[in-house]
Amino acid sequence: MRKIIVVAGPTAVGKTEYAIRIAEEFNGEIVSCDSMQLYKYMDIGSAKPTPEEQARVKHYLIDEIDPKDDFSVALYMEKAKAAIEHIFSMGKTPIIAGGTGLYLNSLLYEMDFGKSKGSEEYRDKLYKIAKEKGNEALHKILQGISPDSAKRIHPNNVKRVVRAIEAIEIGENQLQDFSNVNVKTKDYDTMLICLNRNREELYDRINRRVDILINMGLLDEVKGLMKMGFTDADISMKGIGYKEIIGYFDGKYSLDEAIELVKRNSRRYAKRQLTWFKKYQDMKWFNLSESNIEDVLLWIKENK
RNA sequence: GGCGCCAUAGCCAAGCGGUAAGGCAGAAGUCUGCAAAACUUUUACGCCCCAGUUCAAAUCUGGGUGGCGCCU
Repeated sequence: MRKIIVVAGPTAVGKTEYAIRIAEEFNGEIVSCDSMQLYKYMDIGSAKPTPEEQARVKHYLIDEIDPKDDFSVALYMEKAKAAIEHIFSMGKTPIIAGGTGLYLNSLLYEMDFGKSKGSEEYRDKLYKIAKEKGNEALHKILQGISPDSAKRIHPNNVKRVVRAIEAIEIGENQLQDFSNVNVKTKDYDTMLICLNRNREELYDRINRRVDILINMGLLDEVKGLMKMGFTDADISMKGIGYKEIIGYFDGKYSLDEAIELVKRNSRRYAKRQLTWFKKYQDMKWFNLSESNIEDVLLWIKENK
């Protein structure tokens, strides 16, 4: 069988509570699929499950890495799969909960990340080309070595263009094979659930939650992280709620502006998440504006 | 009461006689090693209302309405 239950959904929709209820009901343990809750010390801004919530059901892949560490999908896949195996070994059901689409993909599809990690120097060199000669110039290089990738990646998406060139040049000289894009993994039998709400209600919840996070002490948390030596150059600090508050402390904007930005960026993020989740064909959607936990539990029971 | 200024999309705003820039918010989307990232697309049969001048008006003229400022 090896059934795993995935609980996806945009930020602030209510995933944490639903995942816990599902885990409690079906003898499960939760594997977080969230690129920010992975980091230690970033508790408030990433809206981690509280200690009380984590006491109800065991959570994996939370507080896993240091905000200074480099991380990637490939690493996530490794850790998550190990956690899933561990849960299976105890005869329990893994519940994958979170909103990071790419990470989720790494568990649902056969993804071969190859071996190329890339080198800083080479990467910098490529970025320099883009900066000095323009995005188009860099894109032309990619066109030269892989017309196919070049067609798929927009010239302005420098980050991607760089990654594509680097993957080919530094890698096994082997272009990543995209033919397996939609090959679903045979490792598990997955049940996909996406929670959503009416747009207005979702945005309202997001706005309100940001205010709550501020009241919970987000400012102090960010101040503490800055004291620990983390800066906006660290990827972890590019998370929503962190980069804006750092900007406030650096005098880039007023507190009100920073809070507004956190809200706006969270709203946009939620929209991108929904766009991503819409791709999954076999996803079961629940509009929490119209249904509740009982509906979800019942549906799982009937389709298990 | 008098004088002056202003009125363009949800918001900010350019245009000053030739057929509505741009930004923000919003919407849609892309995605195989930084993904809470990066990137793409999109938003006014109409410029407060009425009349006039003109081949042509958001742009000029007159009148209204609304707002702002100053003066008595």
